[in-house]
Amino acid sequence: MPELPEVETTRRFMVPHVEGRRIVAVELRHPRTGRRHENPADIVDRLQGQRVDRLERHGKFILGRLGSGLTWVTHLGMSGRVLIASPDDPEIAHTHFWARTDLGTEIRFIDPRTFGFVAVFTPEELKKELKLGRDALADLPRSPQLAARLSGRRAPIKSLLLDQRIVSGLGNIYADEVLFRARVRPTRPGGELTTDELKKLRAAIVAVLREGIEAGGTSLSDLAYLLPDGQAGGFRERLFAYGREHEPCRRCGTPIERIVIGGRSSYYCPNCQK
DNA sequence: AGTTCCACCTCAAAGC
DNA sequence: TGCTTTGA
DNA sequence: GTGGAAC
Repeated sequence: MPELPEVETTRRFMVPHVEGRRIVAVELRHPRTGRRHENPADIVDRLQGQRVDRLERHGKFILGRLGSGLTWVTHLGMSGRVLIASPDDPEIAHTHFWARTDLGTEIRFIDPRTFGFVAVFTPEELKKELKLGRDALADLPRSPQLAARLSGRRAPIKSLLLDQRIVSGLGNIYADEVLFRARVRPTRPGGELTTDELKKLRAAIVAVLREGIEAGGTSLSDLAYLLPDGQAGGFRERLFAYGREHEPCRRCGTPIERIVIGGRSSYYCPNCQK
């Protein structure tokens, strides 16, 4: 489940193959991947022959700024990956889109679950189609501004962290990680966080995203604690601290609880995480 | 408007 | 082993 | 991970 760190890692991986290159051939292989367009064929027409000036990221979106002023948008959804390949490399399953550059290499979009998409939008379409808040890494609001955005909200803080219109980039895993780091219960009404908690929360967002990127992103599931320790990746503090539902917390012994917010489940220690 | 719930897909691991 | 269920 | 329906 790619979140901001995975998306940023993917963007950096793509840069040398994309920035300053001209797109010489494009193919959309799966109509669902182009579903954000009324006419998915527009993607091919609008990308063909264009130069990609810069490859940027906003939240979980990868944005290729084109010479024409349009923007080539990639969203990885739940299972999207980007592969760089030669035209004669065998195609792996679920390759739903590719673009070849003047370097002769192909940028291939693989997405088994098809929750991701590719688009090429005008500035107007971009504004209308992508509901985006401030980027959680590059443009994270100071805690007073966060307080203002959260004030009066009764929804659990975790839901609000997942709302890309408030701050964009966090998903289920990183939201849990951030709340653990800040020692804030996921279920707390967003508007009731204290000034101190808000500060800790903000600091935790900065720290956890940095560490995630440093680790090269991670595709671990929220159930990674079920794996042998070595496989889970060091920066994910929470997964080592806690355990499975009903089992004693590894650090304090309190039975672990399972909570479901917005259809996403997670496990936490009601004692360690106030 | 804010909040909650569910559909959208395919695959792999776990359960029986 | 193979089918069903669960969760990402 | 997201968008839309329903309350």
